[in-house]
Amino acid sequence: MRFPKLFERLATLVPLPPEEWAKAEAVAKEQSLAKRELFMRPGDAADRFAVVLQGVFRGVRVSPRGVESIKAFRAEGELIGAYAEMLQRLPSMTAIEALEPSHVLVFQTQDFQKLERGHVCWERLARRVAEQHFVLKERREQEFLELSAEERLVKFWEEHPHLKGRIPQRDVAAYLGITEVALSRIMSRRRKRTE
Amino acid sequence: MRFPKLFERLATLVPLPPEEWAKAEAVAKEQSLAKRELFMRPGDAADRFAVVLQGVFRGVRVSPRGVESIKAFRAEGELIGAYAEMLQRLPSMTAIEALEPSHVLVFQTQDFQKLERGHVCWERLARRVAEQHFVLKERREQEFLELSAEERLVKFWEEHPHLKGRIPQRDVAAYLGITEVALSRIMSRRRKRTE
DNA sequence: ACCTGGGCTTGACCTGGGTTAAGGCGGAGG
DNA sequence: CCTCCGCCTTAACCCAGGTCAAGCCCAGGT
Repeated sequence: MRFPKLFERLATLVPLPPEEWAKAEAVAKEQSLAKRELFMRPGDAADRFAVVLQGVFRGVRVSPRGVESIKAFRAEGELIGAYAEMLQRLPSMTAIEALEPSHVLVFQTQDFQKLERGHVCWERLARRVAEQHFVLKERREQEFLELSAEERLVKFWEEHPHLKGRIPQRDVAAYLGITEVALSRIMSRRRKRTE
Repeated sequence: MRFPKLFERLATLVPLPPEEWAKAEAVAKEQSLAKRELFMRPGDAADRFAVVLQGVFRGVRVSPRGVESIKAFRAEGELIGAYAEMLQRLPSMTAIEALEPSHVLVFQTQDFQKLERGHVCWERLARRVAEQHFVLKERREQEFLELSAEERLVKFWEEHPHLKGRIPQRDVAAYLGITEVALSRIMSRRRKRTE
């Protein structure tokens, strides 16, 4: 077993026999990415995903008008991939970019489907993953509906303290749905208020 | 089989043996709701959900400050329930209210879990449901990130033409994340522009 | 026919964030 | 050492949307 920690983490979600995990490790490939390197680019087939072993990624979507917005940051132990597009069998509309030199464990969805056919535990895991992603997205929706940009900022750092210092400010802005200028103003406002 | 249409719809998502569906129908209860009646209120245990047979519902969340925002509208064939809270085993934080005299088919999550233990098809269905909900929420997130209120409005009516005339305008505003005043202004702006 | 209330509109005023453009600052490379 | 670049900040101006308040329209009830 090459990744016992990862196995443990997944086994807390769903009963996962070690021999099934061994099969998964057999089809997974490790990949290293330099800072700024893309794990996936828009237009790519959404036919693979990965677990982050080391590093931070951002999922970026560029709107027709050319505005970058950020769907999510992903760090150690989290999944990267164009999940929504994969489910809809569409080509990826997002770029997934390493913000640091990173290291990931890649799965082809095809291989994963083979695992699913072999044992229900994989389907159960996939369900758990879908449910967790849903809960996160709904939380974010709620934030857009009832919080101001400043409140969203505060909440962001409360919920992602491990990203402190690892992501540029402009990306935080693009995650919050505002410009870097607005974010800078919000921060100076807060500095003044509490100085 | 009391609800053959519903069975057909679900069977397109996942292979669903008719005898399993019969078991589901056996535990389901029909319920009628008057206009404005609540299917679920904040604080209720999130231990049941329903399929809408007739009518329209809104999922409302009231923020600590007392601002109502609307998470979703649900019409015929769709599910109602405090899904995120159910997954997290939390009490419901949303009210689900009938906007018309409505008719639903109610399941207790407990009963549904029993079905799941009896046949994998129910787990597969639950996975599909989670995935679809995720895709919808992600789409909405994207809209908040890259569209103006006016563009969100246009998109809303494109995607929900069947709700035309069935939901009050203030609720559309609360869904878009703006006030009814702002929505009214947007509409008059559009009227002028295209008159 | 008259009230009444709910839902929508409109106006006046304010604020937050977008846009554009001009610095500031620190680190990497010459 | 200086320069360049990437990243952040600040300022000036504009506009969308929030807030508060008044008014309109119309359906239902008496």
